[in-house]
Amino acid sequence: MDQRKRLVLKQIVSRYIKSGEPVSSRTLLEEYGLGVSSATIRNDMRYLEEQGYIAKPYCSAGRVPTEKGYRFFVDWLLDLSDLAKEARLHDQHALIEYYRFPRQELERLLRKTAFLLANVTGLVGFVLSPRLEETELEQITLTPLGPRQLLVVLVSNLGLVESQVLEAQFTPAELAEISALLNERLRGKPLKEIRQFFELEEEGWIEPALRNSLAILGEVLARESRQRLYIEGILSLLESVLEGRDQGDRLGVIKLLSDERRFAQFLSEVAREGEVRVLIGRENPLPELQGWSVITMGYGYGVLGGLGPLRMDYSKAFSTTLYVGNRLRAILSSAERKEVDN
Amino acid sequence: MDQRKRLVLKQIVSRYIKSGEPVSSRTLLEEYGLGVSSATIRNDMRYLEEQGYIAKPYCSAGRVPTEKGYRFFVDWLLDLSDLAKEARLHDQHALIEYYRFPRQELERLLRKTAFLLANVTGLVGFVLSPRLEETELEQITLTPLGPRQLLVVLVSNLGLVESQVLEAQFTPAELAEISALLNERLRGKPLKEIRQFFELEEEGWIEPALRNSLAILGEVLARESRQRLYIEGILSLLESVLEGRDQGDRLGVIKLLSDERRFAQFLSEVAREGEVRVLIGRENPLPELQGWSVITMGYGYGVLGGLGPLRMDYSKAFSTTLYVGNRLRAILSSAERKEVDN
DNA sequence: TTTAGCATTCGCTCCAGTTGACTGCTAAGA
DNA sequence: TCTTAGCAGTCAACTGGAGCGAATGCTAAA
Repeated sequence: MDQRKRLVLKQIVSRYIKSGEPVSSRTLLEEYGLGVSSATIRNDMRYLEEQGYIAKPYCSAGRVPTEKGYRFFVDWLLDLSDLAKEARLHDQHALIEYYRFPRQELERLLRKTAFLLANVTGLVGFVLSPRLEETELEQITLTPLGPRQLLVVLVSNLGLVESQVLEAQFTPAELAEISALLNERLRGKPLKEIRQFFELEEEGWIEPALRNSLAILGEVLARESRQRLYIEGILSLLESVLEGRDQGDRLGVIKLLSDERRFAQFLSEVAREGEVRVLIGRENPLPELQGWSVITMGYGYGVLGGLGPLRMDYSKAFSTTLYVGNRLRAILSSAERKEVDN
Repeated sequence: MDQRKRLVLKQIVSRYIKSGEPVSSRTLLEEYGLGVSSATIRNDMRYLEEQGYIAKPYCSAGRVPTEKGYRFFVDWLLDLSDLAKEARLHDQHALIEYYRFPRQELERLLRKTAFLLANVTGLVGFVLSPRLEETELEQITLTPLGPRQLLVVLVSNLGLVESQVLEAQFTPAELAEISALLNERLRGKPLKEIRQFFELEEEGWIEPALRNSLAILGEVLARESRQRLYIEGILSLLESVLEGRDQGDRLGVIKLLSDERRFAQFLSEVAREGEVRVLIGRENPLPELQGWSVITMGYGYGVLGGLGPLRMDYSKAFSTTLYVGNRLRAILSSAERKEVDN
């Protein structure tokens, strides 16, 4: 494909993303002025159509990018100058300024991150939290509540705080002892490892006195191993859904987003660590996502990104996801380092 | 209005709720057979229309209930036999069986309640949590996290567990002392009162040693005094939204539901304690709720209910809200009693 | 390889005609 | 006075055809 044809494709995609209407050869001529006539552009368009990058909604209409066209656009034609906006984003948008890290309030941080993604990109923004079991234990507190119940509070080094109520019978003295033991022994260990210890009861290091308390911890871990999902900006998605013509299952996406587990599962499978990945339309493994695009990035502990219609601003979405992802990783890893310093 | 006219109105409303289509005199004749001719029904309809209970979408169409019609229906024509279903609901639907009370997991309980409401009524179900400050303190735990931070965990008698991280400098020994003091002094007191104590620093009962720790508690209370809102079943609302013709601001409701504070505020203002209240269309103070109906009930600690289109099954919604509301109140007050027993 | 010009295609809009479902009204009957 | 049968009137929804206009495809010449 020669240079001009790539340019024509790029202009068609850009224009269509802006206006949402099929792009004609004349529009291209008038708005971008390639220095050739509309007939020439038409010839190029015919080529692009033969190759499957663009299509006509009907015979005498302008052209619209196909999924293959978007894919080519994302792979080869993304404006690198937009990526430079990353930096400007940071400086200009006060939005990001509020985005500092109040330690230990991970929930709030992640929610804000999702909110930020949604607001900057205009898409649905999502953040999948770190798995509790993949962080390290910083503190465990056991408090009696009445005679038969026990409040367990787990704090991990990233600032996840989890509380659980368990049925258990201990005297306060026993509890204090167990609590001290647990903290002494397990502090700084990855929760995953602790869980394994718990499962491999046979190993010599477990003293009988610890066994019960480990059982408690194991129970908490088992209950709380799932990841949380923060989603913001569904409203913008709804607007896209309402715009669209009746293509059958319009609510599928919304249903998917309501099903936390399924969507979280999808994200974990799809995302790549430290790298922005764009899935366009049918490239998505889930049938509900036909007709939608998903952008993901693994930020080291979990996954974040955006979801929106095929006709989205890929440049902005890509660069924002990359920027926010890197930023979140930095914040979390500095929190971690801080911890190690102590 | 004579008996037959009321019956005609009731049948029109019932029929329209079922089918969603304007109800004609012939339909009424064929389906409910009042023992009079369609001409007579038409005469009654004309009366009902003059009085503003029903209306025609256009000249030669069947009749549709107006908001005034729905109001009359809810006030006078609600089928009391449907209220008897309350009991059956409890027995038959396994749904409700899972609805037991795992103490201390208030969050989960309330979320399930919202889910239950949504599933049984087919509307959006919501539950506004009790205010933290209106419950009693059961337990407060202070744990140091590193040299400068402090994890505060508050447990209230209803099972609300709140954790907060504060910046503060204490030695572990000081913390233990403060914690013990706080628990001894404040346990069983309403959080609201505690807060007032904190504000009225002058009062003699505060020993200087306690002042700092009270300041901490005060800070937590100030941050966490807002109520949580659990909403389930937005999907069903979306379906209603998609069905509807373009009446301008179709997304208003969704926007409102996304704005937790505003909606919570609305609920607090509107709900009545221990009583089911139905607000139909323009009876709602909020402009976004034109065209929607809201059912609320104060369950003693907070508010719960449902939201849906004007054309909803008021009988089912009413009885379900009443039943679930009473049930939740019973569960929570028994939790409270249990506490006192200890 | 590019361009100008022209025929062609086809969605969109408007309009007129038809159909069918209701209502409103009136006059007769109970 | 209330009820009923019958009939005329009304209007949304559907149908098909005409005209319009925005684009394209093609061809022949530059």
